[in-house]
Amino acid sequence: MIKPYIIEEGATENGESYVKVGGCTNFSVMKTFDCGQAFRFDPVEIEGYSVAFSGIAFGRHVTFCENEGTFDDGTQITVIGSDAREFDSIWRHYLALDVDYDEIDRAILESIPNPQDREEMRKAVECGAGIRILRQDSFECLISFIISQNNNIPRIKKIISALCEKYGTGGSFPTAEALVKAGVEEIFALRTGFRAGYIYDAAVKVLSGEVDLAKINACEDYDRATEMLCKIKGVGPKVSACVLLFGFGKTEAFPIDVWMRRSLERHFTPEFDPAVLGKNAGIAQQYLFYYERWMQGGDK
DNA sequence: AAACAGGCCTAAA
DNA sequence: TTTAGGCCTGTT
Repeated sequence: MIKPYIIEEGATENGESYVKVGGCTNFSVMKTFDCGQAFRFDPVEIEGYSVAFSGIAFGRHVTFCENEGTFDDGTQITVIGSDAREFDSIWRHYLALDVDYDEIDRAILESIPNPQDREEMRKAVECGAGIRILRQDSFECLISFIISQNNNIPRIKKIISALCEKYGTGGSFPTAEALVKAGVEEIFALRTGFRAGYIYDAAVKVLSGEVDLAKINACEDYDRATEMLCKIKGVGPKVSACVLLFGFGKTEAFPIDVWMRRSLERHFTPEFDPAVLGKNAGIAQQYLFYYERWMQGGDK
């Protein structure tokens, strides 16, 4: 695996800093931001780049662009809104560019004993190649996936952006304290529906320390971490798994939603057990999820 | 118009 | 321990 390296840094016409990075093996900006793990990024058209997604993470506005052309040492990207130093301290980690996905893909296939299941997984890995599990802020992730339940992506995004606009500072995601101060009624007024009480409960418990995010982060016992998260009203098996995967980097998480259920029922033998995937379960899950939706959509 | 959307809670067997 | 309804809202 080639470690992503800085090619150049500079400033755009309007004074925004940018950094160009090469050697991003097995990385697709499109798939990473289109697979539904992050709700604050949207596609934008920028001349000179084949794909670009713009949004906010960790309170910073950035645009991740995939450079045109093919390179023999992997994808080349340009991060607009970041200099080289910030790329190394924040975005390299956020995009998981320090992780060897070639090796993970190989390990995923090796761990599946049944040839039929392995072949199905191989197709999913092929289809989803380039997806990376982002390392998002845990509180933002928690609230976002509470909102996601029994909901569709456009509305999830709308609610989250309304929350940020109203209770965040400078476009950043609101703190637990800000949400507690806002109160249930105000959160409900943002069209959050029955999730308002859940969001509020999460904020209260995080603020009080009854649910300690740092402790969950440090917790090596996955089941114990799940238990801690599920103390929050409105957080069940699926939401907690998503939060542990996307917000805490616990890659053994294997969220099972309607898509995943469909994938498992339709394409895998009953004997297939996601647990054999170990620490790579979450990554495999994203491939399967993406593959299932890709087959459904057909037009991507 | 009725059903559905990246679930979870509550009540009841 | 497992199984139905119901839930806010917006879209199709």
